[in-house]
Amino acid sequence: MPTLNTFDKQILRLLQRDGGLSQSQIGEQVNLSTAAVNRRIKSMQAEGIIDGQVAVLDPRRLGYPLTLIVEVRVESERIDLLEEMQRNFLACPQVQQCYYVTGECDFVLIFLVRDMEHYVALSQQLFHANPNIRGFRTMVAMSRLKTGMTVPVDD
Amino acid sequence: MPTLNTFDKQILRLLQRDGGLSQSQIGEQVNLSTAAVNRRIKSMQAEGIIDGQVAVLDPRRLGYPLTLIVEVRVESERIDLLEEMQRNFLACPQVQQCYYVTGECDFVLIFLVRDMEHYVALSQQLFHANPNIRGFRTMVAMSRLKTGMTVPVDD
DNA sequence: CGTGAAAATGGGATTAA
DNA sequence: TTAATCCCATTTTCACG
Repeated sequence: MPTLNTFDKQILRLLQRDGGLSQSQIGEQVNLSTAAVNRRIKSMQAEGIIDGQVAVLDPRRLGYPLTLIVEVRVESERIDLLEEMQRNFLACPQVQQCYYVTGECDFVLIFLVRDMEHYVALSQQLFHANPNIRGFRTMVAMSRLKTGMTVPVDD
Repeated sequence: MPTLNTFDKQILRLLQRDGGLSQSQIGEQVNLSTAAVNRRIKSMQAEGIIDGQVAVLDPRRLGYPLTLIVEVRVESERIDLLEEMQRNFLACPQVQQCYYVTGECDFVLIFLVRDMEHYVALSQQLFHANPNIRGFRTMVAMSRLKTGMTVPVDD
């Protein structure tokens, strides 16, 4: 596993802010030829350090103005029951994020929904319909102060 | 505000999965000429429906294997105190996401950290050092089952 | 790592439907 | 008005020094 040098880190920081930058633009900003930038990017992609590239959409413009954070507590931790639950969560497009956690609850989900009615319907289907779910607690996001999947890139 | 047709929605779904697709590849998949794809993408960018494009990095490969979800309860909701708090949260690169919420707590933060020691240090600085923070509750993510900022695109 | 040439892609204009 | 074809500018990629 190749250790990242200063150039690589600079490139990662730029790409994480704007994945649409051309390799020549990156080259200018970090003082490298486009060929060198190309090589480094390709190598980091092959290494799995760069996992991909995605378009960022505005949820409000697509009719999903509401963000909800939901904590789910389960009844039994039986592996087959947990896996079935996970499958249900992951299959739901409105479940934007899903974490399996330690602590006072078992899952934390982040929902993107059209309105509260929409969420009520989803929670019926995902939570109330599942006898292995002991309970859930919903928090409504008044503002999304920071979103994105940005990873710190240290010097 | 232009209503999205079936082509636009198909394009959005593709780009959200892989922002690196060429316009001709998209054209093939949705049965459209590259020029048509180009115009639609540009229009959606201008509209703000497409907000940008970012590289997705693997946090583990960058030395950030731990994801934590933290609920913060504040003492006073005084606007100036809240804003100062927000500034501190947002300025911290290890705070990947930050939501201001209703419900049993006031903020939900998602951290990316190197290890627990790292988190302890950050929590000292962000939470214990702030007298307006009544308390916080930390959950450790055992698995990140679904991440990303994907927005549902309905038919 | 940089240079330069070749290949691929992006983006505009024109034409056809 | 909308999409397809063609064409040129830009970008990416590769071989070599």
